[in-house]
Amino acid sequence: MSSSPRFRFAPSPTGFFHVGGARTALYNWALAKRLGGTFVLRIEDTDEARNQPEWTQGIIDALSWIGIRQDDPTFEGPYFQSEYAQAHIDAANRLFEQGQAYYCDLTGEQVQERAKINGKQGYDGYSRDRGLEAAPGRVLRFRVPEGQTVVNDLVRGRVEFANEVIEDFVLLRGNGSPMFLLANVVDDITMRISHVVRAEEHLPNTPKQQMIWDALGQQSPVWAHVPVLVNEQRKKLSKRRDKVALEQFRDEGFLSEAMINYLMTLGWAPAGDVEIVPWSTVERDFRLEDVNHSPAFFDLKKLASFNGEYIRAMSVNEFIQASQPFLTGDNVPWTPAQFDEEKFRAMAPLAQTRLVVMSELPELVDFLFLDEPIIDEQSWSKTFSSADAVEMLNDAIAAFDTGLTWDHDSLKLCVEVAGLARGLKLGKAQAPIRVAITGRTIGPPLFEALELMGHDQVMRRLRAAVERLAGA
RNA sequence: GCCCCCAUCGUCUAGUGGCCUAGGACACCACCCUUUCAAGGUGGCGGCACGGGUUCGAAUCCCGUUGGGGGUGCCA
Repeated sequence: MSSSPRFRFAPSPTGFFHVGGARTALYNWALAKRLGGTFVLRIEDTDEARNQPEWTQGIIDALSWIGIRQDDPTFEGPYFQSEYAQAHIDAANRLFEQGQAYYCDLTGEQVQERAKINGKQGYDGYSRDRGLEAAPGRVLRFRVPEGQTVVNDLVRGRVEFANEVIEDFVLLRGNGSPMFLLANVVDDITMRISHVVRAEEHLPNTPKQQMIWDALGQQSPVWAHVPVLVNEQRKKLSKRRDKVALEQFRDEGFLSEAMINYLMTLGWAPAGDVEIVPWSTVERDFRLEDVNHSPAFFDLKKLASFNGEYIRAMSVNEFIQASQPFLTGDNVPWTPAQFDEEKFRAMAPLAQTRLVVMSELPELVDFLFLDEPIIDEQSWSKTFSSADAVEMLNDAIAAFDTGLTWDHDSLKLCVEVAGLARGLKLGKAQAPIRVAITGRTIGPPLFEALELMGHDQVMRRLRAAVERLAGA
């Protein structure tokens, strides 16, 4: 009886992995790990019209990205709901034979009409005692008993539902296929699930499912309904309006550790005053009893902040490693031949503190690899609107060509002196050089970049800028 | 409409009757540092929805109000 707990995550494959689903999965995973239990993945693929086989791989990949790995002994599955259809139907037949379910030949429209006449919402139990047998077009409905159903929920406590407000819900469709409510319970029984941890939107389903567990002679599992994630309008996160695809966050350069950590702090907080904590802490301390009861806003800004923290927390080598996927491909303005690994490694620590997401990396370092910098017109016109700025370029060309030691300190001193001669502080004096070299007003530290690029390339760019100015 | 859930700074939260003059984080603002931008440092802004109880004492317990959310399918 007191065997190890079995949790489950039961997504339906609908195209991409929702961040809300990710959090639910993480909650289940943390618990399964800490309690020495099992995390069962069940793909609820019964809505055939909407399902695609490749989505399943997407779910497995997404789970793996957030640390829920198939090769971990805690992981079990995936199971496919569609393969258990017979068990669902057997269970339905059993309920029918036990008198706990009955067939009804009313169409959806007819049900609505009757509801209108009755002045009451929902199905009115019309066929309860008509003794109908199974036939095409007839749905099987659960016979909701009198009384009340009490759901004991680990996060919400005791929740009571009066059975009279629960209609005799459908178990089997007119075509004989099982509905979610039934299939879900039967699978949980089959897979010996002991803990159902899912989003709050399922709470109203729970009394119905608990009645099915009871009717099937099973002891219902431990329920836990965690609050939903909402957008700034405080509505449930929706695929249509909101950015919710885990894959998209991954591709934009959010670190999985940051995402995992952030997701865990939505509705729960680690002990003490720090919220950036390693997974080991989460696994050790996470408890459903401590989960908040209110919906949580999925705040992109805070996620970004977590991501920045995680990026900066990496060693330089780890950062270089993590950079690799963002240094090649279509999103990068340079060709593979132009890329210079050595220069990148030298620039990496300077780039590291300047990133919120990894995908911002190319624009920070592209000038190092391209023949010509990508000129941002606004930066250019703003910077070179003053005569001083133009002259600074000539000053720099002259000064850099005097055979000075080509390191960042000397270069800095050199520009400082030239600026002083024009009454410009270093901040002002370096601006035109920066734009001429990098094409932008903002970027990594300039003199370090100049040192890296070397005398010849720097001179070329400065002269090109002067020419461009003359032409304009 | 009906059912259910919820209610601490703008946001995420700590807080389980006295430690609360309510703590932290994000965001925002100011200052410092500074080679632009970041990062970092220091400081600031800002909250217990409201009304009744219970209690010597309430953010914490009870009731109501208001406000949010979820559900109400032959979707999952």
